[in-house]
Amino acid sequence: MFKDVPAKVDFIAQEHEVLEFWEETSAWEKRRDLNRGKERWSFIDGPITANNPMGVHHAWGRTYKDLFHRYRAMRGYDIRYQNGFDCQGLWIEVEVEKELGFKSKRDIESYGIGPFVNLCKRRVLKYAAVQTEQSMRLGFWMDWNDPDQLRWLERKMAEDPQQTITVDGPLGPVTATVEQIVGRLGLPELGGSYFTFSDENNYCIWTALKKCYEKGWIYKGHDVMPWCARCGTGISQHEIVTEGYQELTHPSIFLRFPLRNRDGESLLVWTTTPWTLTSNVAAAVHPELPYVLVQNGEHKFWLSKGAMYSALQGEYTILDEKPGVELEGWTYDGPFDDLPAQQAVQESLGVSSVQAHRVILWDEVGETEGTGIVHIAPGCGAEDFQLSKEYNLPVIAPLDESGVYVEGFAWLTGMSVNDVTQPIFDDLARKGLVYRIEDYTHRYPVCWRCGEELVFRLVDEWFISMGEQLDKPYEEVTPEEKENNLRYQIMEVVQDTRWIPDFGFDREMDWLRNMHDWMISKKRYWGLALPIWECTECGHFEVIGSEYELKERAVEGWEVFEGHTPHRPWIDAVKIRCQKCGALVSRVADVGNPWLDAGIVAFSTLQYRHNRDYWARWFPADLITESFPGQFRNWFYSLLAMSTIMERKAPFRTVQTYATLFAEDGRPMHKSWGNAIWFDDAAETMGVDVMRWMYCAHRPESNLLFGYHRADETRRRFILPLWNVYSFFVTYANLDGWEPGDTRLAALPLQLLDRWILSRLQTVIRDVTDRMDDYDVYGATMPLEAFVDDLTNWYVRRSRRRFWRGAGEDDADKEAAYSTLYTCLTTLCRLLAPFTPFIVEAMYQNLVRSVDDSAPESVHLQDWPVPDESLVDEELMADMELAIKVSSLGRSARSTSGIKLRQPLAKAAVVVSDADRVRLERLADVVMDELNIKELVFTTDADELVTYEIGLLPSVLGKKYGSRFPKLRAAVAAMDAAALARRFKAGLSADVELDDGTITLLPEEVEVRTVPREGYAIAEESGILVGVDVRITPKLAQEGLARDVVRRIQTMRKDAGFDIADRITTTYQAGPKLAAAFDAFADYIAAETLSTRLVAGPPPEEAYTQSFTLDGEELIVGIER
RNA sequence: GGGCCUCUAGCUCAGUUGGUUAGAGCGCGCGCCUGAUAAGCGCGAGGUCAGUGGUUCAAAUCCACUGAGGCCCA
Repeated sequence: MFKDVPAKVDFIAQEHEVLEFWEETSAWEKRRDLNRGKERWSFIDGPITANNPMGVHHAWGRTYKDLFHRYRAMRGYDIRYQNGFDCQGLWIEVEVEKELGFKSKRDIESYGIGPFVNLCKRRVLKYAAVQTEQSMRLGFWMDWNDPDQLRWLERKMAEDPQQTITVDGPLGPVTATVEQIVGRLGLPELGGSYFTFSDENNYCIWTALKKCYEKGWIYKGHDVMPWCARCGTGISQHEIVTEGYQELTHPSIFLRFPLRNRDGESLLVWTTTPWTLTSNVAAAVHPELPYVLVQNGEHKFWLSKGAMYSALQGEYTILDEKPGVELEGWTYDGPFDDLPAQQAVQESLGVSSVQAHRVILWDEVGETEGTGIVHIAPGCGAEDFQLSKEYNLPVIAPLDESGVYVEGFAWLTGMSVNDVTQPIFDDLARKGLVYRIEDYTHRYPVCWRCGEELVFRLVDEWFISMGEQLDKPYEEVTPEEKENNLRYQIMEVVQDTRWIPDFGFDREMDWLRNMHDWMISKKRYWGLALPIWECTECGHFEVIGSEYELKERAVEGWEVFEGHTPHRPWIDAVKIRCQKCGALVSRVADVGNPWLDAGIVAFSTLQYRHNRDYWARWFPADLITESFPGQFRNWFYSLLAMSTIMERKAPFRTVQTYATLFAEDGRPMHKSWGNAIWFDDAAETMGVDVMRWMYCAHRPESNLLFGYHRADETRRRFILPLWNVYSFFVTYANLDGWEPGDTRLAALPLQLLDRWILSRLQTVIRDVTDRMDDYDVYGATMPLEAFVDDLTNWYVRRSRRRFWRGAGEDDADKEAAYSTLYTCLTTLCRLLAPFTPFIVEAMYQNLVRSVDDSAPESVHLQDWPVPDESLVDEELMADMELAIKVSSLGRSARSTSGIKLRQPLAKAAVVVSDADRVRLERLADVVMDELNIKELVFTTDADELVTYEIGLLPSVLGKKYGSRFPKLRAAVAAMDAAALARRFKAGLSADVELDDGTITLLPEEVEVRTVPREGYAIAEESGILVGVDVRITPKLAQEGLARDVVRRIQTMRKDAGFDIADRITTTYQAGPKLAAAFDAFADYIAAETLSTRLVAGPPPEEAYTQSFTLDGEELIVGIER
């Protein structure tokens, strides 16, 4: 016996039961061990930032990850199952700062870098535990750490990171300090997820950076960069390009720069960043644009001709006009020439900014905004800085790392850049330089983490050189040119990778083509300690490639560092000797860009440094899968870059990507918009099988609108029908005491329907396997949905009577039906196991395990099904497809006639080709039963049912007759359609008279369309026409009544709460028509309603009684068990 | 600023090389079926195919411009 299956099941509760079952039976461990040593399938997980609970957008990607793992596991592959957590970087720091209420880097310094770094580690442990639990809830099978152990480590870190503890690892107990244990998480001796803060991950990056250093690719750049004053750090190109811009409104100022030696004339200049005016050095004009001198009130301004209308106010007259090139070299008085910084002589150039003020030429100057004259402050803008190099201009850098004016700016010194706009306007007004001030809205860069507006600041940062950008396509780059050029080496590596969807390849190549040198430093605290030791005496710097090398080179501070993870502040104690000048050298204070951390994992997690054989076995990954927005320049890029640096090999073979998740209203999920759905809520409300199917049954390259309505739809469309067919099976199997034997399907008297659904099943196995091998998840879900639809809405619908029969009634046929449905359900369990692992586990436990102790303990320990080609019958599937279509058309025809399906009708006529007729005749019984008709007749001549219309095929005739086509159409419309139809059907041509001659229409140039004739209901689609004879004879009417009665009694049985198998006595009181129907169809009514007796007369008191009106007569029915 | 993409029913999206009456799902209205079904099936209403102009016998489809939105890169 199977366990009874409730029609109404609590899927959520069931999922929790399944989770417990997996836990108790160590199902995942058994799955992994089953495949040990077999062919490998290698996956590298893109680390999730362990900084907050995971969201439903993470669940999308993690569903894919789990899906591919489970699928490959069932295919028998050996898999590593290692999840990754991204642990280091500003995003963690920002959250810890928020918790502590810190406002700036000074707060961190006074709190202490060591304690702060420990807090960052603890936050990672805390959220790694949360995300681990959430991922398990999703059904994501990985080599997870025990979340409680992560939390325990977090507490131990809080108590004392230096206390010694012992933990169990896969290879035995490990004893070390808490800090050391945490630093070794994910390594072979501890197992579990990898953490990018691990010692191994950090040292592995050292190795990579050392390789870069040896090739001469590491350098210190002196450049103007976007800078966040709050975070006190530069923001790299990766971080700013998209999410780093906001529409902001700032006060902009038009002001004049009085020209020297041109009496009373000024340059009219415009800027949206007034704070940069303090550092003005030059003014740029476009060499070819026309510039004009205008008299505007008391002033004479130079500005570009194209900007006059928008820039000037009031009346003006043009006094002079010159191309920009003639303005070059004019000198002017700057707005802040009173500041010491402006007056200071720049050592290398021997001039001060004040002395340097002049007009320069720049092709990038435009005249659509501002005045066509651009104020240049080389210390405050990237392009300005480039120009200063070109023109040998002094550079003034006004801000410190907190965005505060440095010495040399008089009254501004000590003020924050955020507070100076109005004071500067006031100062300029006093100096009489302001023309006008107006608000201006533009896209302005902001810090992607804290939202602070960025400033541009002259800084020293460390870079990996990407190599020259050659002015030719990648294909033409020679091996010699690639030799010392990282950019083209990465592009070369990309050639060995497959991108899904394929536009990813072009995007990545495009990013690489345009990629600037990679800024790898951050002036922060929590992150990779950049292994760069720079001599302050002679400027020589070295990159250290490992902890062993460092120990060898250390001349001071090793004892301070020893026993700690390679993080600030401990690592900063270690000094080495300068190889050039012998001075004592410290590490640069910077930490690394976190994409280094994620980029190295194809090496650090595969034991590259200590077990190269292991690495070689698992590298490269067969698959990585991540969301594509952003990752082309982030993880995909850094993974490719690091792998190129290390081995000049692709780190993955295939990358499968997907788009962005939005709320159901089409907008990004946003806490304050009220459209956000938290993962935990989603899981406990919609259920994770539903979520997973929703993710999978979606084209990955389109954005996914995620919400409860869509979840309901998914459940209704797929999960419930699946459950219902399972419930149906178990209900009747238990009634009949059916259990699966070892009877082979082939030995059973299979009906056409059985053979059909079994054939369909094989094609589904074939198609799903094919799609999954191609990493096409959406493509794999479609045949599964279609199959469940076929199974529930055709196979069971048409076969249900075979399951209802009592014992002894054609047992062989019943056996065939049960065996067929059982095979479908158990196979479906395996096919769906990677997609919806919970519901199929529940089904499998009942369908298989409850009757067979020797079966694998979990559905996920089964092998992936293999199609049985001997069961495939293409002809039968084509036949059935046609029968389904004809049935559908027949129902449609009946529906238009308004006669309910319960009313039997005499016949339906099907107009089909001879070939299709042969197909349909084999399945006539099925169609007749479905349509509730007594006879199915076939004809190739539809005259009885329809009249005709002649449709001209424009694709043929339009081409042939061109502009005469409309006339031809009109002429044909006026002719006798039936006569034409007869000619064309006989394969004859027809002449059409036009005013400019006769056209001969050939049969293949037209389509003969049908229109229903009076008295028939018809439906037609793609060349098949079904007509239903709607005439109801008294005999048919009586049978219809009998079926109505049965229907009523069945509903009563249900209402009365009788069991499906209960035998009943039925008593009835009816008028003459109904009584006659009861008489004529007594056997039928009794059999259908399981009535052992049918009694005419008033129902007894104790019977469950209802009354109806049928066909104008009253009917009272009583039933009792 | 440059490049690419999108705009089709109330919503989410299909729509082959230009070619017959522009489709699906959801939602809505009506009906049918049902002793597995919280389901299922059918019918119907609902469209200026973003706008304008052009090419053509024929444009959702090709071209140009305009508008709105998105993505990538300066």
